[in-house]
Amino acid sequence: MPYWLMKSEPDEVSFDDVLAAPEQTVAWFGVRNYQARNFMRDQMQVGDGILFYHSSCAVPGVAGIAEVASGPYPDATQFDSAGKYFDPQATPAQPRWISVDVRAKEKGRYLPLSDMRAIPALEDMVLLQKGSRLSISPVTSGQWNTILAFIREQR
DNA sequence: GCCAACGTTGGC
DNA sequence: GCCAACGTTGGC
Repeated sequence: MPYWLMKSEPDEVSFDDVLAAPEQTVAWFGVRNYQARNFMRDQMQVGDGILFYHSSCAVPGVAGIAEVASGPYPDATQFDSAGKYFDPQATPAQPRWISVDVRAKEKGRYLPLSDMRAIPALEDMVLLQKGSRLSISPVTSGQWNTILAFIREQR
């Protein structure tokens, strides 16, 4: 499954933040859902494509293209007792949550969620299903190619 | 801020 | 193992 959509709240980590980071790479921290964690742990491969999605903001949508830049490793925030992602049941010997590194690749035209809903080729996207809240979801190659074409469209 | 939908927890 | 209650997500 080589393509993924990953949600980030831009107030926390925006696509521009990733572009501005060293090596245009950040750790994807804070996933606290087992299904999303399992995608990172069991299925992601270095080099997989990522649609970097902005959620919980004025205009949610795909903000850019990124790629998986590392294998899975323990999410450091689960051990930080002062942080909001602290998990008292996680220990370094038995971590519960994991991160992968994500590298920004390409920023094109912003593709709002409302536009995505109007594109027939995207109607089966996990993101667009009623009640879907998964922060990491698989994307088919057809969906990926459709979205890439929109992102690269000239205004 | 509202609220629908979903995931998790915990009593039984 | 069931399921009600609660907490969270996330668009609007």
